[in-house]
Amino acid sequence: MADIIVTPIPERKRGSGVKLVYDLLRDEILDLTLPPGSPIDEVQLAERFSMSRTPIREALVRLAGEGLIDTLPNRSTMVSNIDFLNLHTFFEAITLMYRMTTRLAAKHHNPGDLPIIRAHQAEFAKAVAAQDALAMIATNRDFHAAIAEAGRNPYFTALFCRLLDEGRRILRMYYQSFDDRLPQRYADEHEEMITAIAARDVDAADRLAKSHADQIVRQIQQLFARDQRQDIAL
Amino acid sequence: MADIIVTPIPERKRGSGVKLVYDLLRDEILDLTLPPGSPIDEVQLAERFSMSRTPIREALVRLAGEGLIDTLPNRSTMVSNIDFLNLHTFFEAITLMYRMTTRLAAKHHNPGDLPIIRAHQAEFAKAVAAQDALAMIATNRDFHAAIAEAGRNPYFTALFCRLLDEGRRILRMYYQSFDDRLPQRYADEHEEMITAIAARDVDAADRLAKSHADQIVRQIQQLFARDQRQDIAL
DNA sequence: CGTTTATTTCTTGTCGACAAATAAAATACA
DNA sequence: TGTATTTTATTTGTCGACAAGAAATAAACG
Repeated sequence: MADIIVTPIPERKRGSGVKLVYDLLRDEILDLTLPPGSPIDEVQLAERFSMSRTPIREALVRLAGEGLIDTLPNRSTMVSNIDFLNLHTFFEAITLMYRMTTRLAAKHHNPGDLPIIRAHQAEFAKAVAAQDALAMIATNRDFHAAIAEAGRNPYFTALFCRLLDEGRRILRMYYQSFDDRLPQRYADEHEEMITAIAARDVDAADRLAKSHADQIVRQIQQLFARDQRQDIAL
Repeated sequence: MADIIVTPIPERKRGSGVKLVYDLLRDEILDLTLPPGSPIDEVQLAERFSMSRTPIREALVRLAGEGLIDTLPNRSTMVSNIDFLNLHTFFEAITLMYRMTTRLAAKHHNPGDLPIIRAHQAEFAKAVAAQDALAMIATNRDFHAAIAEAGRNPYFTALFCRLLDEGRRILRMYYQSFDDRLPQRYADEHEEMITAIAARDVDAADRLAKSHADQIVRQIQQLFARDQRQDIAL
């Protein structure tokens, strides 16, 4: 008599399904695995994760709350678009948050914060050395998020992380189109920022954060300027 | 034969239930009708709105996403507490947002924006004249939200509105404990801000926003200093 | 052949019910 | 009487099913 084959790992803890779906979809959206405009189908996801639509739905509500997906009433829901026309507002906001969080980190960091920040910077340097674009983007985010945490202002940290995540989508396009030697420069700037924070030099931290932000903004703007030229019909 | 009595208004449009519950709970939380720590019971709400637990749940997930309620896994969910120990981070953030949004409004406002802002200011003045504390809080929020809208940076607007809403809870306590003549001063400062915005005077807008914010922060701090004295055991 | 109307299809929104997890109550035990 | 253990109760998390809405398709009509 043949043994009955059971599904390998159908076991899941009670409240874990939502977080699982949320985290995975979030990553896929930010990595552009699910590019803007991708349709999100509830039943399809329910089959994929072999669970009911209810927890899927809860994860989608959360993602919608963060603006990562758009829901048309009674109709489809899809990955939200990047508003290229208003990118300047994004740059404006993220530059300010770079400055504020770095300033506050210089002011309020505790002894335990610096090792964490340095660890993230080491990860970033490793990703740069390996020329791993996806890892660079992720570790860069974590590095700055750690600085924001050390600044001890949850409101700024929340906005900054949101902006960094939205930036992940934009940076993903950036690194998709060309790889140059700038990442090394970013790594060096990170080191300077750490030094300024460790020295509790608020003004230096602010200056470095601003130039770091300007640097990134300029790079992205150049990318889009180039793309726009390509878009012109001949 | 007696007519069968039907429930008066059981009709509700398909996707409207969630928004209904969300808006109402949100208002009750921000007005302190539901003070921090109040238990939120799903079945109770389901009965109150005569609908299933599913839409209630969705509304709660959204509120949790904004940090207005805290959810203990598998156990109760309740209105989130106000973190009085870290109020300074709140003041820091809202002061910066007052400044940024007012600056940006001075820079980017369109002809259509000023009438809207003035309308909200008129509502605020009316509430002040009527000594209606709740209306003052609500119209003050709307006034500053309108300025933020005119600044045309959705990231700042979103954070600012969130801070203003969180502030609604704090201000509610403020006006509960004592009414003085300061609201008139706030109304005057509002007028000055409108003038600066209309004149596109960024520096003046910034200065006024900063002093306005400082004014409010100082008032709240005085309230809490007073409360703290009362809290000391005799 | 083009336009309007009916039908089908597909997705979402809502429901009632059940199972799991935890707290509270009751019981057993020293 | 105090503590540990079992039982009950309450609340949440998940499920499958059904109905409403809107787009896509088919049909009717000029």
